[in-house]
Amino acid sequence: MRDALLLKYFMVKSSEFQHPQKSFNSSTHKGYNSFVLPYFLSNLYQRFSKNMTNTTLKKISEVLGFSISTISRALKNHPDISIKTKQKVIELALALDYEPNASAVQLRTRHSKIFGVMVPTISNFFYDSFIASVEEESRKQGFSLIILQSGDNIETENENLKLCRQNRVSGLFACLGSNTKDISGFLKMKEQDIKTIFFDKVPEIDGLNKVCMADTRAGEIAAETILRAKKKTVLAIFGNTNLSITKKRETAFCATFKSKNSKTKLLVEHASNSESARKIVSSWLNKKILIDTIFCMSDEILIGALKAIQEKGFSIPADISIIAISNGFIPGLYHPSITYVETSGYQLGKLAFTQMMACLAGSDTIPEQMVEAKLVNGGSI
Amino acid sequence: MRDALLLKYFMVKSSEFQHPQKSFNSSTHKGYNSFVLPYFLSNLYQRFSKNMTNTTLKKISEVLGFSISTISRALKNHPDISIKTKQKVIELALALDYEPNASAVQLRTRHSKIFGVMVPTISNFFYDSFIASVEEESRKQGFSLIILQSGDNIETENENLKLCRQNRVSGLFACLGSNTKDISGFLKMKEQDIKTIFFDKVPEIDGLNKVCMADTRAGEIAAETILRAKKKTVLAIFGNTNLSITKKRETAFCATFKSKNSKTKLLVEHASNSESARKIVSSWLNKKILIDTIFCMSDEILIGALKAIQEKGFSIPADISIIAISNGFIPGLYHPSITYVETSGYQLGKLAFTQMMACLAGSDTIPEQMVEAKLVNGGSI
DNA sequence: AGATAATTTGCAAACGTTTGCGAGATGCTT
DNA sequence: AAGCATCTCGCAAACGTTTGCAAATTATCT
Repeated sequence: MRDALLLKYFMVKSSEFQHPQKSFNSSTHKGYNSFVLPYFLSNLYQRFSKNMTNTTLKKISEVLGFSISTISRALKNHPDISIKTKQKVIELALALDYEPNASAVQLRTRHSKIFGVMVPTISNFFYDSFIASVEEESRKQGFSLIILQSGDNIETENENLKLCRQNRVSGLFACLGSNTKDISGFLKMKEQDIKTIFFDKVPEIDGLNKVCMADTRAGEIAAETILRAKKKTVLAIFGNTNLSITKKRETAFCATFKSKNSKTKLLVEHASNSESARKIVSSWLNKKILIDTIFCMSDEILIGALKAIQEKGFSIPADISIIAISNGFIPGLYHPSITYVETSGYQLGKLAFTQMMACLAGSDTIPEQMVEAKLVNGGSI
Repeated sequence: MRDALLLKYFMVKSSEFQHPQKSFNSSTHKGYNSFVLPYFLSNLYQRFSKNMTNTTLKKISEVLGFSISTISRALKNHPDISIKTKQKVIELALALDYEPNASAVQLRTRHSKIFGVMVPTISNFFYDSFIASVEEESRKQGFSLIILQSGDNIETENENLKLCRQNRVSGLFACLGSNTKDISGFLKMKEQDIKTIFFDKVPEIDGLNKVCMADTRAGEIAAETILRAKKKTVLAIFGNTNLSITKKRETAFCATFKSKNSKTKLLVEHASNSESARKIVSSWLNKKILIDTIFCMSDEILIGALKAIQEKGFSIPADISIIAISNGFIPGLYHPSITYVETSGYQLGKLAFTQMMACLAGSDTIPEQMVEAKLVNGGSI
């Protein structure tokens, strides 16, 4: 092992001795250096016989004969350090695969370059695209992501918050569990100066940073689309009534119906999951009332509704029309693909990230931000 | 802010002064202590006026008059420390919301209690259930997870590995990108003593820790199921041919067909994504050859195939049968639900996790482990 | 040449823990 | 009363960085 490293180093060395005058190129950090071999050798040996798995600033400093602080500054391209020195340092650091110890940096600088992300569950078309999006941006900016699932469980939620605090995350993206009422745990984050961006399911109190979907607008668009198509009897299915997301969508949807003063008949139902949505739709389709359109406020409900329709053998949109609010993935699985109002987790992620960066840069509290809703036409209505 | 903390502390204190003889209960860490107020007050004030956001061992030690090492040991329930002292320490730590600084612990102990997880993308029914599963177990064992997406991009993959090294993760769960040939980056992890468990798409060389789906068996089961149903003409669609997962499934599937020496006709195709699968199926359905069964080796392919079938207006299984290898989510979206051979990401996650724990406990390299495949009957064949 | 300025580098403290070792205090044995 | 074991606790070093400040060196200016 030690020999392997020495060998590796010498290979780098010897290749350079073949081009001793190669000039220093600051962009690639490769070049020529000229310290005395015997000294270097003895030191290198000494260091590596002690512990050869990790290269540290200290190790580099002992090999090169500079102090640790010089090495540190050289690697950060600090103006105090001369080009010649930087050249030597960077070269050796590269040869020895130096990689700064994140814990030490965190400890010293007090910021971790890590974000926490808490969602009820990761196995969800919406959250996973949100996370994917945030991860993408974070990586670009040199941040890592710690993912946490609350499982809609309040205790787990608090444990997760604790984990974030212990890891001194730089910021937290948080989606509340559906039954989380007490957000004191989240407020504690603020005390510790951990910036928190709430998304999707957000607390109702003011003074927090939140990003949301344009749920009200989404409800309106769906209703408008149905009315424009001059449908007669609409079955609208919404989710858990104590979620603000449900309230917003339902209120907007129903209000639009009333305001347009149409003769369209509206039937409203609530389903807690796919299966209950399936049953509801199934039972309505067996009644005498002729339903010509179904509106589903979420993917989960859409899945159930479609099953019921398929069971019944109805074809879309000939026998019945359907429209949903969705992320887009599920609607694309069927033929004809389902018309939906798009609420993109991916875009919400982008928005949340820019808001986080703004927070870290100093702006304290920013007014609630929204991702626009827009209609995506499939062939289902 | 400072006042708030003092107030909080005094509330805790005063509530205890009402029950001065409450006995020490080591399991709840609550109890009575009796140090002199004025001393405590002056110290507390002094400390908090300096920096009141974070409670540290030092702070507790100064308030209580014990050394830092005593505080540290007391909080870990070290036998050297007397019950009385532990009582005082734990009580104050609780009152001040002490939370150990993870960076400092990591730096000192050289293990981070963080696992890395690298997948091509997180937005995927299979990977997200894998991650969800690993996250669940990790949290139970006090580990956090850093999620990384390679996006099937080799550079990103290496960057991510670097991040893991810099964060000194305790272990890494890794799924190779589809075009990753050079795994030297992963071997470097081993040098740094970072245990790596490969899953799903694993390197072909030996001596590494891998967990896989029983892909060969899955292919066999699918083939056997089709033969048992006495189908005449089967269109089998596989994925990217240079993935070992494809090779295994295809080889097993085809071998089973041959070995049974049946008269069933087998047509083999390859599709790189959903859309190409849709086109392939679509064009076959338009030919004169009467295909009565379609086999799809993955969810992606299944989605495409089903679209083609729906477009054509065929009904399942009356006009055509279909069977897939899948995680189970997609097959459940249709009616009748699709019969599939289950390869559960969730179970794979559990397996990977136990293997990781075994690795950390010392066992060096464990023979490749598999998650069993089993048939889940829908109504599609 | 001497003084001053500019450049280059090193010293040492700090971040918050953990832990081997040793010291003082207490209790027990003969 | 002396010896010894046991119980508590503190000292100090270490983990790998970053950074204010001072020191040493070199260049520049009268």
